[in-house]
Amino acid sequence: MARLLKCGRDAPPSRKLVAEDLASIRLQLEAYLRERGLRFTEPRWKVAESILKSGLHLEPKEIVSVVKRRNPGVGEATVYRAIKLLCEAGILEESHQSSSGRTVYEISGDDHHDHILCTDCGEVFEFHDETLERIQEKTARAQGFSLVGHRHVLIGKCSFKSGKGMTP
Amino acid sequence: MARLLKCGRDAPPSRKLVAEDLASIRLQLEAYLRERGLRFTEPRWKVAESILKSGLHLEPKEIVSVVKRRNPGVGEATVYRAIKLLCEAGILEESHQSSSGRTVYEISGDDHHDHILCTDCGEVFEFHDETLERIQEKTARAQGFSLVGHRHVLIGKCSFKSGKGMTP
DNA sequence: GTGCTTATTGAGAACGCGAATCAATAACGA
DNA sequence: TCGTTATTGATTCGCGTTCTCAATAAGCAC
Repeated sequence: MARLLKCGRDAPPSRKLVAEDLASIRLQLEAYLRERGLRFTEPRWKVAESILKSGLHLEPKEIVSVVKRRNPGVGEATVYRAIKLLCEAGILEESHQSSSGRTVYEISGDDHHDHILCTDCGEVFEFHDETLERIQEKTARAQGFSLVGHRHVLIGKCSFKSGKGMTP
Repeated sequence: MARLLKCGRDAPPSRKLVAEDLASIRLQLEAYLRERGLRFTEPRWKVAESILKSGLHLEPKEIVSVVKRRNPGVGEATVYRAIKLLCEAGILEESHQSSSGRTVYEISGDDHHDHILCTDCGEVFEFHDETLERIQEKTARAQGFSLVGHRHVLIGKCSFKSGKGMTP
């Protein structure tokens, strides 16, 4: 029923990528750009690559620093523009709002999932529960709403606290 | 089971207040301030009063304008400071994040509820579903989390669109 | 009530984040 | 290779919120 995608003491990637994923995402981006008369540029791909290789849930500022670490020449504005573009291209998506209210991004996948934030280790985990989804739908309908989406974040303490009483 | 607190074509108050509520909340605020060595001041009470009387779900900027309409002398910084204080005192609470990412505040009550945002009329409605709550708890526990809270916002279209095909 | 201490105030400056501006640069089709 | 024009990076801008600070006023002792 409920399914937790990643959990553990080390940072859980939002999506684990291998070389061929990178290649196919590059093709996806090229195709998206071409059909809109936009250009495939090095800075754009640097941004995409940095995010894809990190595989983490990231806030805009974190993406900027991840990109700049390996590509000092890339401007901040370019990173922001690329994030927007990658979302439109379906490569990136808005995951949830961090506790400080900023949008967290993650690599798009086929699966729908919601998130649990751990207040102790600060990490983001993913879960999916079909029953929960159905009840949301039912609740909305019962109130005369047609549901178009939801934002659902659970906040708790995971049992994988860094080092504390956990067998590896 | 599911229970929708307010819905309709006119703005739903997050909590309907009568004069004696105001008086008891004033006592609550005075008590909170006194036990911390803080001072009960006119500007602070003006802010509280304005929010309490409006009874709405409000963003910070909206609170500022609500307060300033009747109390032009009160400074913006004071309003922001008072919002924080009223939250700490348990008089106000963070309701949810608006679509633009800003925190929406509402008057604290005894009931726990989540929110549905209507993408058509822009209004915020409240609902409570015990089953939903239980499943959240169960899901978290099943994953080794102890749940400390959640942010749950449904997004949909209500059937009370301003004027369109609705009998009053 | 008077006076004293000190929390609080309002105006404005400062801040952080993200988006807009713009001249220089580089993609990409002809 | 050239020319057009989308893109870039540095900078400025805008908004919302917080900080600074001298002036004010709350609350206590008398």
